[in-house]
Amino acid sequence: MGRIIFHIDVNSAFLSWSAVKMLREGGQDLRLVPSVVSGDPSDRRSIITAASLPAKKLGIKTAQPVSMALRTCPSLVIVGGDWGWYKQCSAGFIDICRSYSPVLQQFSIDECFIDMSLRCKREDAPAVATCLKNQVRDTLGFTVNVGIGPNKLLAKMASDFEKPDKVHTLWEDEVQEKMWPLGVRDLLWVGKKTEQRLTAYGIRTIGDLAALELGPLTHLVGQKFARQLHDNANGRDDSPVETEVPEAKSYSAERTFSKDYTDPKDIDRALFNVACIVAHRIRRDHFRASTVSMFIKHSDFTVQQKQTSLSQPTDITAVILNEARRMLTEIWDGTAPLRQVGLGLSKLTHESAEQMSLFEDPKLEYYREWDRQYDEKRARAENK
DNA sequence: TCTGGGGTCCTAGGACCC
DNA sequence: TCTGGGGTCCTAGGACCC
Repeated sequence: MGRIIFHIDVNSAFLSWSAVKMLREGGQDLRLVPSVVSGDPSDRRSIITAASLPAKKLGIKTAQPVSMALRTCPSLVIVGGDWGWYKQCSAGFIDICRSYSPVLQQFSIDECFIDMSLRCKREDAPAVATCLKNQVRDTLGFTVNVGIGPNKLLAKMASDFEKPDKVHTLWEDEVQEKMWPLGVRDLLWVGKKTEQRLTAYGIRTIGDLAALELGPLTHLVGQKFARQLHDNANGRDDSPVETEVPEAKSYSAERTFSKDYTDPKDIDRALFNVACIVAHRIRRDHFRASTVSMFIKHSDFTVQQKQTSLSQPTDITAVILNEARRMLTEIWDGTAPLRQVGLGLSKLTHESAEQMSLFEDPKLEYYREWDRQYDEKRARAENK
């Protein structure tokens, strides 16, 4: 029995959601003018998170620097992101999707898969999908694309066809006509590097990839990835719609400076800030980490990383910061200009699974108290 | 034009154990 | 004295996603 999978994708999610909010507050509809959402509109180094269709028509793309987009369109409307609102919009969207099928996998804040195999017949699927898409639009005020296919891969590829506010199918017998002519970059998991490798070998379309023998492909991208690409290019994917929300495996925070820093005092201040942020987050989620990773990005975008394993899992800012500072001296000469610093925590355990140490460093209690006060302050600020 | 922030997974080499 | 093969863990780096 073939499956019926829907992939539902919010069109220009952050931009649409900001537009809905602005409309409600009596403002203009951002979707009708060249407009973008960016992290921090005042920061020259921020990039575009989402763009309206009129902006896209001018050649403005997601992930482009704001400064570049402004040169393309000086009258571009730029708004900052609003995470709290986006989460509300996302929850409303997911709720509607779930009402069509409880077998739902949230893929990101603005995308999900639902397994409709037990809910409709193949020939009814487009009508059901149209109903879902209209319900989201009419109750929440933003549009989605729905892709329908026999598996997650094809459903996702289908939702990426013509936008916005559209339903598309991509069944096995449509793969040759609808997917094979597409450039290889359009295939899920084929990024810039893989595209370069494939085109250097003369593989330009997904059809080229599908026709390729596994042997030469293994040579290009490695065995595991070759198997997956080959299957996907042929429309094969048997991964299930996972309803369980996987537990986090790592937390990280990073900070890009408004201009490259060389002063160790500036770097250390930034490191302190990211340590506070990331440690706060694992405490909030009741984890402790056994591995601390430190990364720096140089002016030329090269990245250096160093990680260390702790003898005891921790959630204490001071302990994490201390490790980070030590690792920084090992990878940074103290003079090279840096673009970014970041900190990661992994090898997580639940704080309840913690082994109590009888002979704990008395300083740790002081550090914990400091963290408690920090967490309280943050909670107060967030509830305002 | 000059490139954010937050994640996941894979690979490859070295250490260490049996 | 010199040698195998496999398994696991750790670290650094790189690719991809949204």
